[in-house]
Amino acid sequence: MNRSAAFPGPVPVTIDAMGSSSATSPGSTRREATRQKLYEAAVTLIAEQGFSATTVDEIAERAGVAKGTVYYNFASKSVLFEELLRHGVGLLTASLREAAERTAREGGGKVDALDAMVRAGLVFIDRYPAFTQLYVAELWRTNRAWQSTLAVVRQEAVAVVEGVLREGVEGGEFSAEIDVPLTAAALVGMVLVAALDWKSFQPERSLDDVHAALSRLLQGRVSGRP
Amino acid sequence: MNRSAAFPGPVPVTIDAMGSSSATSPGSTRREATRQKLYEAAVTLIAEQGFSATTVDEIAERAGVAKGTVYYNFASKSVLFEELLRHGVGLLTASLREAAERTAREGGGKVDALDAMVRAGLVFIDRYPAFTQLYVAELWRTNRAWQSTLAVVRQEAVAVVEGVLREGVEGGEFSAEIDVPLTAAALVGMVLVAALDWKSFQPERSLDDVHAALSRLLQGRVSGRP
DNA sequence: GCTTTTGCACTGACCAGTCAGCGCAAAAAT
DNA sequence: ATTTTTGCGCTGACTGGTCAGTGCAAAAGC
Repeated sequence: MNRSAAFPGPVPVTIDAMGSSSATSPGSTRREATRQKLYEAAVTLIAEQGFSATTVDEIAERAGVAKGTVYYNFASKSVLFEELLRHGVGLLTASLREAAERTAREGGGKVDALDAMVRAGLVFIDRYPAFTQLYVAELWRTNRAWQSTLAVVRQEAVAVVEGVLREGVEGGEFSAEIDVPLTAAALVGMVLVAALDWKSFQPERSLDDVHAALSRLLQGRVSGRP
Repeated sequence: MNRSAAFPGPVPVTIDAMGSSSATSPGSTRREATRQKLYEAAVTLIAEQGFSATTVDEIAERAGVAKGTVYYNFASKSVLFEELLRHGVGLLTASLREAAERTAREGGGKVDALDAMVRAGLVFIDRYPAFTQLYVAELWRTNRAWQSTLAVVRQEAVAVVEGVLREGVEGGEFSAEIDVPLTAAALVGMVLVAALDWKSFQPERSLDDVHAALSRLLQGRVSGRP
């Protein structure tokens, strides 16, 4: 339950509730609440220190539960982490997909959809900076147990962007020459890293500033065009 | 002068051309060679596993020296890591700066300079994937001893891009409305992440493919323009 | 009366950092 | 020319501490 940490560096990244899927709880509510507390505790600690540098005792303490409870709810430290990853990326992809569908419903084009997805990404990162940081730090690691979990989960997120790009090409809205997989990866990367940088090194800027900068870049209005 | 190969896998990545203390005392060649071996061993292991999950014994073993030698050459595990970071980012900024200067010398505009820097970034990542991976994984970490080292070092790299953008705006080549710091951060991020993704998930693509995709994105030729 | 949580002692593996000393080549002494 | 000394680079067994995971009896929800 404790939040905020006195960080030596210029980066005060704080935690937030990892948006519980809320309403629908399959198991007991109590158990689900405990797991939720453990997710929240783990996500900040691991984002700050890394997986191996974070101890189970720390996680339990920050979550305000006994160590035994961690092992009652999760088979191991790394299982807890893997479920955390799945949970978090699930929220992100849902958010991206929702943004794309919303613009479609409102009659916007694919450019608008892309723009909406950029904003959705930024909002997500604004809300869960610790999770995003942790995701980026672990994504390209080889040799780790959860590496395959991450690859799958990344593909889901990138696929949403690829879908919009592909439809845009088919509809003639985007140049037929764009390389869909590479462009999608670049876009996701651009948003991810720009947002982390924003949070870490330019926290005084507003979400709208960042969105505007990315939008401009995306629409080629950098090289002095109207 | 050897270069690296496949990314996902135990592949030795060489950081050559030290030139770190070259200006000062000659120093024993032997010692310098040992430090070099330790850098090389550490960079891959830490990229694969993370800092805390990598043991000093592993580093020593891969470098082919005794554990004591690590401590003879570096005050601690984290000092070894910090020096590794400084060295690596030094290479990157030098490479970016060189690219910008080269295009200027050849009479290219700022757009060309940006393009050349994107390519220089890709070439760097192609050559030192492990280092790049490690850099990204640690950059936004708070609470770590080397966090301030990294912030400084990041600023050096981003500043090179900012410089080109600023000159471009002043010269009227870029829209006066672009947000220089944010755009620079986004550009660096785009290149970094796109390249890591390329190496990890689409290794069959060529450097030219990736460069073309990023170039197109950068020049707004995504939304179906000539 | 189940499920869930607690508190706490315990274990065994693992690991950063230390230290006394080895090999060896170049200088110094004889 | 030979022995002796010096110091650098390196070694690897060892230490003190840490931490994931266990076991279990008692309490607290539901």
